[in-house]
Amino acid sequence: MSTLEGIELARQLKAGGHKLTRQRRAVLDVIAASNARLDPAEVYTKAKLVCPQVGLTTVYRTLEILYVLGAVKRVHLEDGCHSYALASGGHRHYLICSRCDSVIEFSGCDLSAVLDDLSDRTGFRIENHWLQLSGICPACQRQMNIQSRVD
Amino acid sequence: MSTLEGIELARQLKAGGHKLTRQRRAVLDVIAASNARLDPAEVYTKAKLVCPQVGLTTVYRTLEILYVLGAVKRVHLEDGCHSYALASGGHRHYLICSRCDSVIEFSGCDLSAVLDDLSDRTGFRIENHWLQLSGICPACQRQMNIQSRVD
DNA sequence: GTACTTGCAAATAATTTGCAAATAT
DNA sequence: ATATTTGCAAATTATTTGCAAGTAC
Repeated sequence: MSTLEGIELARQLKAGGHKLTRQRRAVLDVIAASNARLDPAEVYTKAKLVCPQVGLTTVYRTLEILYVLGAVKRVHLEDGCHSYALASGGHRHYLICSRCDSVIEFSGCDLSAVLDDLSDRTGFRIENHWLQLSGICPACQRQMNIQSRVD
Repeated sequence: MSTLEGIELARQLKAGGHKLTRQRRAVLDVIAASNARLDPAEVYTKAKLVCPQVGLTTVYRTLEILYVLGAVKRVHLEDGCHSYALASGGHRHYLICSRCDSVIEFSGCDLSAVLDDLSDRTGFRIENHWLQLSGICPACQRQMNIQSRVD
């Protein structure tokens, strides 16, 4: 039961010279199948359902490998800042639902005007930017409406 | 030896109903006097120079109070994501030097066009954004130039 | 067959908590 | 005077590592 994204992760893993074990496949599939950010413990719990013999250590090790390969990104939030989400290639940013933790990646932010202005004002040579947005996803907005009708 | 910023932090602390102890004053002054992001251990080390009897526990507790008051912000980076920096009021962002960790806050980012476009495309109700930039500060640029001449 | 990968248990690191003594207001 | 705050030591939590046994290629 591998999604397209799972197959792609497996490809990247092997391309990086790593072996595709049952345990790693479970971790890959969990990440690929989830549209939410997941922390190592959550990945572990979900992976265990598919592959009961997987260990937490392997989850940590596999996440690290995927991170180094650039196949997943770390998602930092004001509170928990140790969760991971699938990374598409290129320069992307995240839009995260603060209610259900689902993550949408987006690209094509145009910050060049803002960045140029800042460079001029501060003298910094700006090398990287990192934009993260949070809000309420469409599904949660619907659920909140239903909820408020019940109350 | 309190800076203006230190006095302001002390004011916020007392306004929040907290007592100003010698230990807390040391933590406040360290944060106020630093233009870099600092993690709890760094705050502890520096505070101990001023007030040797301060404990690491108190540093953690004081940072948490200041955070809840909004007097400091957490600065997250791809790696270490547990450092703190002085927060001015209002909506601000950080520009962080990747070489010396110095931090410049800025406001007046205009992302409304980007955010409106994303709202339309995704259906998310965007409630918060968080932009962090990294690069090389002017002082480090100068040092790097000097360094390259020596090499 | 061999080098990589595994899970476990133990080690390490980071953070929090209970509590009696100290202290700011 | 009194409620808050302290440092310490212990507890908790998160993450990493050493290693012998197992496995993908």
